[in-house]
Amino acid sequence: MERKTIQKDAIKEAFLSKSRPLRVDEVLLIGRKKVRSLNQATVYRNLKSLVEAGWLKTIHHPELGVFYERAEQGHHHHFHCHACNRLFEIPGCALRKKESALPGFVVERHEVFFFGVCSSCAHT
Amino acid sequence: MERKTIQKDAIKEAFLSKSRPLRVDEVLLIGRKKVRSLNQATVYRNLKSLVEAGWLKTIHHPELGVFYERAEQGHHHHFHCHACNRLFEIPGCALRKKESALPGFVVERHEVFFFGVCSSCAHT
DNA sequence: GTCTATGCAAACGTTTTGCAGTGGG
DNA sequence: CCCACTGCAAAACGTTTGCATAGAC
Repeated sequence: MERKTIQKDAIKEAFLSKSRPLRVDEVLLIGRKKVRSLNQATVYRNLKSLVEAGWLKTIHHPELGVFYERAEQGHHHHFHCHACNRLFEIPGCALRKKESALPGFVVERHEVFFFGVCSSCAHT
Repeated sequence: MERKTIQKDAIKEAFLSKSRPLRVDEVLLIGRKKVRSLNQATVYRNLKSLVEAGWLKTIHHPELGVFYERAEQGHHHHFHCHACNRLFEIPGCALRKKESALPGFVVERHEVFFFGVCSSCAHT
């Protein structure tokens, strides 16, 4: 059913070449270097199917919108520096499980986003 | 400078009457019960100014978009039940400060979102 | 009377969709 | 040869903006 296309390859490669979360428009731009005709509708459709296939994860940035990153990297959180506007990955999980839910509630997933100033911006 | 209008009052009242986070379209709908002519552009403009005034806080729901809630209620997180699709407030903060940042990073703010099943949905 | 806030409609950016045609299996 | 996937253009969606005017002060 699933067909291998040069478009899908180009999109995957975009994530393998950059090791940071990418926006849709970045994927489109990077992908076009490989496949000139690459269309944004194709990017959207492939990102969706790659998420469903478990190859990508969606990051919902509260201010900058949707990013995608390789699922492989395991659970972690994100930090947005409002000085340099870059997105950082915070390894591990700083959540206390016990205090994460009301009694009887089942927590299946969570997303954490930090905002502030990164080390290089803070030192100047 | 700031003028008191029946539209702004109606919008504030919407939040005082419901004690849960509201979407823009909900605010519009509730507000129209008081001011029939209430326009969505007016809602957007007032929500923005109420956030700037510190009366409202913005909640970025990763899947359902933007919600607003009264700022008064203090720091807490949110839980979305995918069974009944309701939004719950989780009092307190389950984050371990020390593990929240990389060395040298200054965390000013964070947002946490939990997904799962609420107690009433889990028991049926 | 002044000038801010409103209502309306158009514009905007992002994402989705219908459809005809390409190309992977 | 078939049908999933693509490209294109239009549509859909949530939000913002320009402008004339109502209404707060």
